[in-house]
Amino acid sequence: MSTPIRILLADDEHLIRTALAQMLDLEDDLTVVAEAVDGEHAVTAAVKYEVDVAVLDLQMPKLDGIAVAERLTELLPGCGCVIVTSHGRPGHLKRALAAGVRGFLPKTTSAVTLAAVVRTVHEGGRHVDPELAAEAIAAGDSPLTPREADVLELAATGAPIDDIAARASLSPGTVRNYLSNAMMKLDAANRHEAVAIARRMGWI
Amino acid sequence: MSTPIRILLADDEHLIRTALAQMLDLEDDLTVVAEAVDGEHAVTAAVKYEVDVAVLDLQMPKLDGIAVAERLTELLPGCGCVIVTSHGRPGHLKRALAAGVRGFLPKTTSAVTLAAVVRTVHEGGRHVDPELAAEAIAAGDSPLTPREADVLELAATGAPIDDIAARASLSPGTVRNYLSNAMMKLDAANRHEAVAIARRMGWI
DNA sequence: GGTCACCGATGACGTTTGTCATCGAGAACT
DNA sequence: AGTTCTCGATGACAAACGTCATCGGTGACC
Repeated sequence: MSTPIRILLADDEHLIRTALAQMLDLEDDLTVVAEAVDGEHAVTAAVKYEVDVAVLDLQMPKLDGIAVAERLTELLPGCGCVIVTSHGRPGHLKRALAAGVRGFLPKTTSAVTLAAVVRTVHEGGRHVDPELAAEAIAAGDSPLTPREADVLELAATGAPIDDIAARASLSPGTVRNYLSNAMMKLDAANRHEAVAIARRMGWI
Repeated sequence: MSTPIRILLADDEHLIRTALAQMLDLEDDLTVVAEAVDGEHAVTAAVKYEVDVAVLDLQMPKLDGIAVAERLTELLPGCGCVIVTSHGRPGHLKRALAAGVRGFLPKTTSAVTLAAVVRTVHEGGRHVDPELAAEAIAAGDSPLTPREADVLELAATGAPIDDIAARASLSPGTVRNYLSNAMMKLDAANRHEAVAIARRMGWI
């Protein structure tokens, strides 16, 4: 164990971040050399300190964990990315893997697992939580076209059609068509149910 | 510092719980004597180990942190309750204080604060995150009647009126009236926006 | 070059909503 | 005893919403 694995830890929740940092530091082959409170800081800090593994919370301000991973695979190819998340939706896992993430864990996993996955990822391996993987396979791919997903996301606030149309720079009729399509594909009775379903699947 | 403060730590996220436990244990006047993965276990464990302070995550399976606090103030009056949460909504703080909680912190606060608050609460004091307190004061009380809140909660899934009426055992017309009232009080354009607002305020 | 999917739009139609006035019963407070 | 609030309901009306057929334009793919 010549030099310990250099880790970046990114999580917007101060309490959680410092607790995890202390915990990882207890392992003598791991050392947390940088912490970040949001996605932007995570990217700059990872590059600056040339970390071996980035442990990223999925939901963060400015850039989410997946967006950070995308940038890091470009800017710092030697760095492995591990995503940790409270709410593991199937769609997130797919996007994460597409972004070059090699570790994906829910926060419900045990502490020893995290350390183990950090080591695995550092050695070039992959580890995805088995339960999440099963869900992702069962859920399949998003049936929504990019535009449908956009409009559905705008509909998530509960705003009326005209507002959505204005914000999307579309005609109200077009918005209704897209939403109608999405509802059919998601088997929902109205757009709000469609939003709920798409949310649960991680498609928006 | 004769005997250390005995702490129960309840959080359904394994990773977070163990990390926090380790962190709190590092303080030599604090000791985590019990951990729980959900509200029910939290109550039984707190009673069994006669803990001095219960550190409770707000969102947990079976019983949320506030419900646990309510039971503990009855079953174990000497025990102080501290709620820790990711999403601090104004309404939650009010309900928590009403339930006898004496510490309320978002997970974004620093680690030293948590330890300090545990000590404060153990000595009978109170501590509420200043920002959350300000929000709660600004937000005011819920303008919704109990029934309006019920119906609004049922509307949260996005189900159509008839479904809501069936599940609430009400006439569809009555449901529409309640929702209309709620929308007026919350200044929302439709019930889904009303749901979003009530959610943000912690009123449902 | 034809097929197909996606984007964007329009118009018509029927249904679901939201709004409002109004009613009656019970409970609470003055 | 009167006022006020919540609960529950009805009916009528207008606006918003969901559905469908249809159109033109673009880019991908065989």
